[in-house]
Amino acid sequence: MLNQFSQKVYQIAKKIPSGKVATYGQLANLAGKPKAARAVGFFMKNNPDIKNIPCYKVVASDGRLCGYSASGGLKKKKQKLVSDGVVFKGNRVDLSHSRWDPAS
DNA sequence: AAAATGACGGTGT
DNA sequence: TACACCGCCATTT
Repeated sequence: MLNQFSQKVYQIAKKIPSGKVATYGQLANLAGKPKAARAVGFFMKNNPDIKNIPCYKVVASDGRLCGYSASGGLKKKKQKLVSDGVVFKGNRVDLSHSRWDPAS
């Protein structure tokens, strides 16, 4: 199942700092495959290490929350993000303020 | 081996 | 901003 690309994505996901979020495409890009956003979503859903991989910090490119396998669904996911200090704009994340910048 | 699926992204309307 | 389409990728059926 695992190994290769997925491991890289997971490792990067673990680095997402508190109060910030990353997009699926961003993770895919950092992992070396800018167009594998979809696959990244699959990996998050699969989430092999829910304890160390903050999959709830991963949102769609427009800041919209697309899914959450854990209990509570998107509602819970949003709440978790808010608790982490992520700025919300209605039902979406304010990426201009809460988007993770790997360079910083 | 081929087709289908999904927690996506970009573009066009 | 919203909706419809198409392209992409890894995994599953």
